[in-house]
Amino acid sequence: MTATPRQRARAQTIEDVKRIAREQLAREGSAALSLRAIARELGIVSSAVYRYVPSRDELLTMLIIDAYNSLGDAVAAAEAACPRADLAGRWRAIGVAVRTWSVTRPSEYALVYGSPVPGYHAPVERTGEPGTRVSMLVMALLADIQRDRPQVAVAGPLGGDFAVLRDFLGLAIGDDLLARGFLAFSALFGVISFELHGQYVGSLTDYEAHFTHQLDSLAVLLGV
Amino acid sequence: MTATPRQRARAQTIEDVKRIAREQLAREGSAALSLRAIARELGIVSSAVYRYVPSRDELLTMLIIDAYNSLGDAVAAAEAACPRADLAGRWRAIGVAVRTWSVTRPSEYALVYGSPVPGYHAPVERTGEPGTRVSMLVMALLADIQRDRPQVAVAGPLGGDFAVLRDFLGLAIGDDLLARGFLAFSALFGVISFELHGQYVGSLTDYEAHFTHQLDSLAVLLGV
DNA sequence: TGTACATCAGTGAACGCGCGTTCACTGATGTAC
DNA sequence: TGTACATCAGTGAACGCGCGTTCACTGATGTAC
Repeated sequence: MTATPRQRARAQTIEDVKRIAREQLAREGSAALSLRAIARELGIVSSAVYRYVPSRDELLTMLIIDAYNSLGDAVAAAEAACPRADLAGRWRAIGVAVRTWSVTRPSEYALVYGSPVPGYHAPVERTGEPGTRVSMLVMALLADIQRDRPQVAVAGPLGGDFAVLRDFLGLAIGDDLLARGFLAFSALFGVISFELHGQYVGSLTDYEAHFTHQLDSLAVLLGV
Repeated sequence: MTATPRQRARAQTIEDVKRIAREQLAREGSAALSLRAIARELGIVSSAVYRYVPSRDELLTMLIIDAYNSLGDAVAAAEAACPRADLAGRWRAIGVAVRTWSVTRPSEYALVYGSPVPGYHAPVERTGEPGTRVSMLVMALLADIQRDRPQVAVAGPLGGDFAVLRDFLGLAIGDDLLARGFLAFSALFGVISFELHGQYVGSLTDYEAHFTHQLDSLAVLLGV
């Protein structure tokens, strides 16, 4: 556990590389992420970056995993602070935490929920699990909402998808509530994406008030 | 109206430039849009592209306006085919048309509803109007839904935003219905974005069935 | 109908820039005896 | 405690690539008299 000075310096530099990369992302977008620019800002020669990061693609993967985990940590902490029985409070805590994180770090939001980075394919075996942390919290909430309520089935291929998913998750959530959960989850990110991409410019001014209102509408949709 | 051969050839080449640009967008994403690559594919020298397009940014602006208009045309046609009195049908027609257009042309969807293109700022005075065509159709629908129903106010800053918007549009839509409309509209695009960005991979297989189901849920939210 | 001129498409070279990645190397820091 | 060796950070040059944009130009197509 106790690292040598060299190991500590090395870990610090890797953090610096990622921090500068994040700043670059914020300024220019993910397509413009450049190892040479990072080296320049770090004050080292461009080839030296390869001591710390194997390649540009690998750096992107690291940043994506970090972003998912950062969001996951923030949301999990907010949700965990609510009494388990306060279902509406838990939904609101999740929503507010997602939005707060997103407007604070819009470039990282774009990295994971925006258009894919051209020429880059995320390795699902490494980004998959961190990428589902928020939805897992929602799923657990749905299971708590479902408890003591009758499950309502949905016919057709959607019901089939939901049956498989229910098996996989091992959570008792009826089709109808699952569908409502998917809609609430998608709408949550839809509202945030529109806010971040300027789609509300000219019609709304108080984005937070709007978001809170819609979050409550979605709570009604979920029956809490 | 009758163009000279030269004018026709010129118009044709401009269309070719935009077509190749769209193909490039589909392959590589907007950040990789390259005038040199377009020239290569057209079989002309790189500087000759400047006969047809003043700059890379200008080409992007043209593509964005085209995309908004293409989507607007598709949605307007689908909506116009419904009887005016069939409010639910009009909502479904709008939703289905948006999704069909989006999954058919995902790169153009990304161009207008995805993360902003790095280093490019769309000139709002030219992209603004085409960019609101779909939401204008929804607003007109909301006004028809509102007719003969009591308007419900929303307190706070959101109500203030809505009052201004109502004045601007000149449409009688109550706060509550406006809020529901914003949520339905945002959710519509949220679901499509999640589908296009692979956020449903591993949980859903039949995206169309899912979309249709959620579109109906949103119709209920709108009260039709 | 024929000629002189203007318009325009496309050429080819160049400017100045940036990028990811490799490779042999120097010199400092750590480790084992 | 001192020495020999291994490890590692960082250098500097190079490869091969791509980009947007400008500019003086050639030659074909159109137009006016």
